Amino acid sequence: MSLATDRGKPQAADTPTLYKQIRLDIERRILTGEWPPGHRIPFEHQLMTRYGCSRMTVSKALSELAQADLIERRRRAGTFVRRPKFLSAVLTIPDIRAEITALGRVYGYQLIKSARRAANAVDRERLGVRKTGKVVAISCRHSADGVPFAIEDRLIDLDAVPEAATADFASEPPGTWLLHHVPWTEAEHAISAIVADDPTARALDIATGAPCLVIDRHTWRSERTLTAVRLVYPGESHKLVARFKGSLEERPRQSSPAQIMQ
Amino acid sequence: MSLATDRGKPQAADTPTLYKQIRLDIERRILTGEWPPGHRIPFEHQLMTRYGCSRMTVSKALSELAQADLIERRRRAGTFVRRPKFLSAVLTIPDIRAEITALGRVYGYQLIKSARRAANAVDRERLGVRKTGKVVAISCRHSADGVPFAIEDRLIDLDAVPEAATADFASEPPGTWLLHHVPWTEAEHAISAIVADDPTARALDIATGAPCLVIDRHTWRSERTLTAVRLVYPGESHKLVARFKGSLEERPRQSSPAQIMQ
DNA sequence: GGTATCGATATGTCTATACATATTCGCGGT
DNA sequence: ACCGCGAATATGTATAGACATATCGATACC
Repeated sequence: MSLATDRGKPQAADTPTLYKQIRLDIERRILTGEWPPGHRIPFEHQLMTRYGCSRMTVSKALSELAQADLIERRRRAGTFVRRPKFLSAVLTIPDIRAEITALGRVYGYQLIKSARRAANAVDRERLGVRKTGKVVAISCRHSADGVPFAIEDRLIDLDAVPEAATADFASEPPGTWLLHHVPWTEAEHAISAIVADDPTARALDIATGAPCLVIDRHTWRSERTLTAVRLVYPGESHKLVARFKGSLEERPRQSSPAQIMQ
Repeated sequence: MSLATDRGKPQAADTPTLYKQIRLDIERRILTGEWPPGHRIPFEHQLMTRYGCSRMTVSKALSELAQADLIERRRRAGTFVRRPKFLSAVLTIPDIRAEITALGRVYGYQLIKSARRAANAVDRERLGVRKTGKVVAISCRHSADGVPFAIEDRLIDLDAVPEAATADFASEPPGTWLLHHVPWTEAEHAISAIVADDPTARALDIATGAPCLVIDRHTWRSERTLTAVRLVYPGESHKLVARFKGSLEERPRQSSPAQIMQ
């Protein structure tokens, strides 16, 4: 029971803490398939004995695994390895300006059109709101080293985000401004493919009929629509990359490369 | 300090546990912007007093928020609201057979080609391996109610997944078989757009030049490549939907609607 | 001015204990 | 055979106390 020997003493630099050892040990057994989905993990009592520690410590390890959705805990019944329902991936969609800058390229931004108006039927449909209210409608283009990177078409609900009325979207892209000024609780991304029509092709400097990747993003705060945006990327030269690591890695100090790669 | 009054007594059905109240309270302040990114959350000591509980209880609430990446805790310095670095979303890509079945439609599957061979240069490039080894190459098509849904082109590394040599991919799609038989630790999805060339258009029963959504997925187990797959969907009729809820919702008993919607 | 050191401090981990609560299981009655 | 009920049990929450550890800041030294 080597794990139990050094309790209370200072740890060597390479041995993680006890609950982390337990968590990693269980995680390893799950990921290698030694404990397949549906398998019942030993009771906390047995794990206490196995690792020579208190129940709280075992419980902490299991709680984190449960929060990460690797296991499921049921009172009286026990703890079970979760059945993977689907492949999932964390899709990180960075602010476009930050993304291009991180790639070491010169970010360019052009405001094409910005208008404040009462929401018409199309606007209300896009925002998913019933009541008429004021909105800001923005069209703009992002570029990297002078090459068109994406075009953006955005609506902001001014009733939900009144500060947007005074923001200067000529100098700062609306996505960047929103990310830094408006907290949100929920977002939905719909990713699809289209072929470029004439205006889109001109704006992106690609051929009419070329494929484009489209992200439609809708953002809410507490059930309230904040903004709806459509981003159109040249489709063959840009990829949206989502990487999923087995849920419990230590967070690196500095992380996250640009996610949309050329 | 009403939160402190009923400690130890049985709770009413509607009041959650103490640490959850604390967690939700802090989460609310963060999401409403009352505590903006970078703001220092009161010390555990102060929170103990505010909520009238022990330090362990406060710590448990904060630990969960830290695991959900809403806050960052630093020894000696304190606990801070995290700066949102980018919009992120959990992209769930279900098994195609399960997905179509969940939509209440009839799943159809056709194996187009299945071959076992020594990995050639193209295969090694796709799998990202240096050594030559045996692979299985599979082409197949998924359909819903008889309408083509996606075409799949897959390589499986037989050295990493020897069981794949005896699997029957004529009756079961390789994605389904792998999901149920092979545990994985890491996956990467690259999403892009293409226009359909002639063979693709014929296979999907769409026009040549129509947009298609492409998912290239690479799956590893402990640094070891397992499989690489390219899925091509008709791009205008299918969307990949990713929804991100602010991290702290209770998990529903039954969840997750189909993610690729028509 | 620059640098090494050290104490203060906030979080991190762990223990032992207690009681709450959900759920299963088996028993006993109908 | 069925149902209701209570006992058993595994997890869930909470406590007080202890010590570990990283790091911020100030002090002392060069």
